[in-house]
Amino acid sequence: MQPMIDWNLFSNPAPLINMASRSFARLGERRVRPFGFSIGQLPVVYLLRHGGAMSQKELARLAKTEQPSMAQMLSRMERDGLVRRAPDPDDGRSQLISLTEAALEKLPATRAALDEGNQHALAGFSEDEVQMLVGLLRRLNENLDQMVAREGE
Amino acid sequence: MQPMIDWNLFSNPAPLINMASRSFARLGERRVRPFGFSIGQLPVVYLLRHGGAMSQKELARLAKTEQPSMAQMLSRMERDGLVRRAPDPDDGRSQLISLTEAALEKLPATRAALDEGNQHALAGFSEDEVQMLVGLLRRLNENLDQMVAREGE
DNA sequence: GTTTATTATATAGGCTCCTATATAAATCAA
DNA sequence: TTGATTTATATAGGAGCCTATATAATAAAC
Repeated sequence: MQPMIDWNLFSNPAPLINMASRSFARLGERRVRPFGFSIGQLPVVYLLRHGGAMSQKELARLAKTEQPSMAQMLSRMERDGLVRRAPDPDDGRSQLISLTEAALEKLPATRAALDEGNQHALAGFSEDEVQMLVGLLRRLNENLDQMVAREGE
Repeated sequence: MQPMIDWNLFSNPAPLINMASRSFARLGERRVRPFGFSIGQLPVVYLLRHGGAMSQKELARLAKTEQPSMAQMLSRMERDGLVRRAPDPDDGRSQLISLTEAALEKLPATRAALDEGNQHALAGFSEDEVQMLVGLLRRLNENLDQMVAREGE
């Protein structure tokens, strides 16, 4: 029987990260909506930003989401005119996804708006502190990715 | 016109935090499900862990979610026998929410399972690094909370 | 005391994400 | 070449979050 050490949401990385994630999403959503994007679409936008094309499978892998999540996301983006699907000439199961011209045009302004908001979130942080935070988060994600992969066995 | 500095998902706190949050949720879900909880319910469980009662409004405020999100969460928890609603004698609009005995009983084992998982996520981190991460995340959340509050004007 | 404003919940609708499973095309084996 | 397996995408169903809005009870104003 362990001693009853009382538990504090604000001393553990997991709940702090969850809160930060939701706040970033709410704020990012407002920044990005005027340009016709939504915040969850940005990983896809990021991956296709140079005008290239990828399969859904590859997008899901690189954005680290499950395939059905990516499929739904792409459906919404296609519906909203942000993304185009073309049949893959080499594989009848697969389609190649790319951004539309409309999406590519709005991209720089969208990114600028989002970056501005993200800068505000780091108000009071020195450059070293930002680098420290990024480094720690990267290591944390490496651990988490391994754990997720391991549990998929 | 800005120079086209290319953009890297892994050098910015926002996407790193989003990824970590999703990984924590996936892993936590598996840890906690055998006990009949789901990961999003933990802030409620945490707030009511001593057997006390709170209104929905107060739970939402303390868990930093919107009221409708909390309402839905409590409906699911009531459906699953984790939570009980009693009418507030002083206010006919309000109900007092508390954990059921079943939920209170499963709480220590649930917390132990979750803590174990969260420890693994910090493999390779020194105590100082954990404290550094927590401190930086706390400051980040303070900034974000202010920004969210300010935009609600 | 009746009308008006505020407050606590509830409901509607949508996005992002998940797990589990179905379908269809491609590949591998016999 | 046919049959079994793998692979790419789609669909179903649900959790958790959000915004916007409706309902009902309380409080405030007149």
